[in-house]
Amino acid sequence: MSIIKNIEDDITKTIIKLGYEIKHISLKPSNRPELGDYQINEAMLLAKKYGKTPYDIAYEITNELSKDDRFKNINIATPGFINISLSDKFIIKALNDMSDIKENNIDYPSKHKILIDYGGANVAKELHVGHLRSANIGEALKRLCKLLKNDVIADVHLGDWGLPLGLVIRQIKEQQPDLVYFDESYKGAYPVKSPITKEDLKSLYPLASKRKNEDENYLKEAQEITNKIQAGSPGYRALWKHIVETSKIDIKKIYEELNTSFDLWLGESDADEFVDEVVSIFKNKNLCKLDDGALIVDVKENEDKKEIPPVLLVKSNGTVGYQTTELATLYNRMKKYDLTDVWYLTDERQSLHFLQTFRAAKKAKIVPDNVNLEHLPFGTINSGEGKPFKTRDGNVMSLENLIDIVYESTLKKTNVDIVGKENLEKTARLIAIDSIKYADLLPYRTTNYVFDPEKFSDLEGKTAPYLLYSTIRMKSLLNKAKEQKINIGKYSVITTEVEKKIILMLLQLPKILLNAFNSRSLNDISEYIYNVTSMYNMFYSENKVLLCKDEDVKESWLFITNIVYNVNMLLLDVLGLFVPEKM
RNA sequence: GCUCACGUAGCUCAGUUGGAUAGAGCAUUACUCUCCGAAGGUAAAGGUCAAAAGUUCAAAUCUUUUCGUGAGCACCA
Repeated sequence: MSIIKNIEDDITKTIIKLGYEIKHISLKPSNRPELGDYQINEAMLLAKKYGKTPYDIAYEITNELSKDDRFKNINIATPGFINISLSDKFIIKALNDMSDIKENNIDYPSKHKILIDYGGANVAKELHVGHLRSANIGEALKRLCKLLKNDVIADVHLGDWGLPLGLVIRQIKEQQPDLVYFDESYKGAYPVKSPITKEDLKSLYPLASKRKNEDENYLKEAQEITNKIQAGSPGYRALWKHIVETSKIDIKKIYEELNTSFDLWLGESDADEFVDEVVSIFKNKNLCKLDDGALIVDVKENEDKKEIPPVLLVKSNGTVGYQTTELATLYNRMKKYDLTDVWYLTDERQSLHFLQTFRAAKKAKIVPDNVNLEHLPFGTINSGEGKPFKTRDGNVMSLENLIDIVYESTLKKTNVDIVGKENLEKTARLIAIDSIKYADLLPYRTTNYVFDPEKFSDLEGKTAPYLLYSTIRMKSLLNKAKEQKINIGKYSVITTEVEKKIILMLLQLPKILLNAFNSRSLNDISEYIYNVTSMYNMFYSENKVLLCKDEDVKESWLFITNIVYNVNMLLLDVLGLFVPEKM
């Protein structure tokens, strides 16, 4: 158990002993630091229930707490705020205990087995800035879950089965109508080599997307092609496979660059084999009906305030759409893995879709009632005018493009004398990616934020370069100490106020992590690393560690540096940021 | 039209299980390398928390109304 939780538990017990019913008190860092390290607000909540004044209850509590030598400077402020500080002796012990972060400074939630569905790349389209959030948040959540000792499976769930593929192939047909894939009478084997390159793919979808809006027939043909792919028409299927494979290579490369990895590289197409089974489950349980030629599942509930449209299980032309694919995917997942949770990261525009499919899945018992299906929507990345970047207008900045822009400004700033000529570009690239990722993780998950390449290129202030630079500097300091054979055995003395502030902040770590886990948002962690780092930087600039004459103080300073360094490394890894050796 | 989300400093965002004097970064203006890495540090200035009413010891946070912005509303995904 963490140090902070241990104290809270003890205080809670003390209050219960006094005869008050209370679940768990929370030590909140005081927003009036001159009055104490922490504030306890529970006295005011208890007052009404027990018909006493808040002050009287606070008095009783403080009276007990003052017997505990871990605390000092206990006082009450009207109407019943309890202010409390930790004794120096305790703080010193706490920091020493933090050497074992995972044992003494992290609290673990009950164990889950979670499948996280993120990434959301579509093989027909180039990855664009809108794909950033899913990858970044999903990847960081995965890492956080692992740190908190959960089992996690990450699935990229590629979009490889819908109309976009049909559109791309329709466009190929336009440009290369003589390809053997389009010859329905052809019986031989299809070429092994793909007729399309990844460069072709970049232009195909935007062109097709434009055409589809102008030409109704074109769209119709694309839909027919989509149906043929799904029905298994050999030529289209072969071409489809080429596209998927070509695109996958490219997508994998970008995800790798983004430090994002998946356990499963399944796509919507992999659910196809379960579609019939799923449809018959609904049929057998009498959960669907024909409507306008389509097979639909009614998922309305009495408490609904709004009209919830039915799930479209089979379209009137006999094919299935993404809701059915989603259900089939879920069906397979539940069969294969013993999951407690399935989390979906998509932007908030899809929330109705997930509400519908989750209801349908539970209704048909494809998913047991006790399994937690969660849609974790994230805000859209907007342009300055407040409009989301559309994926279909073909006119969006690609992810590669964005990385390049940020890379250019990072490269200018990277000092060749420090990183060495051979590492210059590689380091700048890492920092650029980190900058983008950190800027993306900083706002709350559901916040729509304004996309501005300039913002991602900022290298000062609350940015990844700041965190990386500071962390690397800590490492450098620790290395110098090692070279001088200085032992950093223990923390024995608090010499400055900043140190105390840093330690109090470090004590908050378990709360930050649990909070992030519960809210499924990384902004708390992102903010926390910045706060710890900037507090440490203040310490760093005020105290010349290695020049300190007092050996105990020097050792203590190195000790605190080491802990902050370790915490930073741990959290930067959770966020999925690379830390270069030098920068 | 119906439903949902949002509106906090010039800009971009935190803070929303109700707590004391609403925070940060950028931009602006000063200062700070004879000393462990200045991509660093210090400070100033910047606010009727969209508006109004209500709930209570206490409201940016909860409720209602108004205004503004965005999103969703089955055969696209």
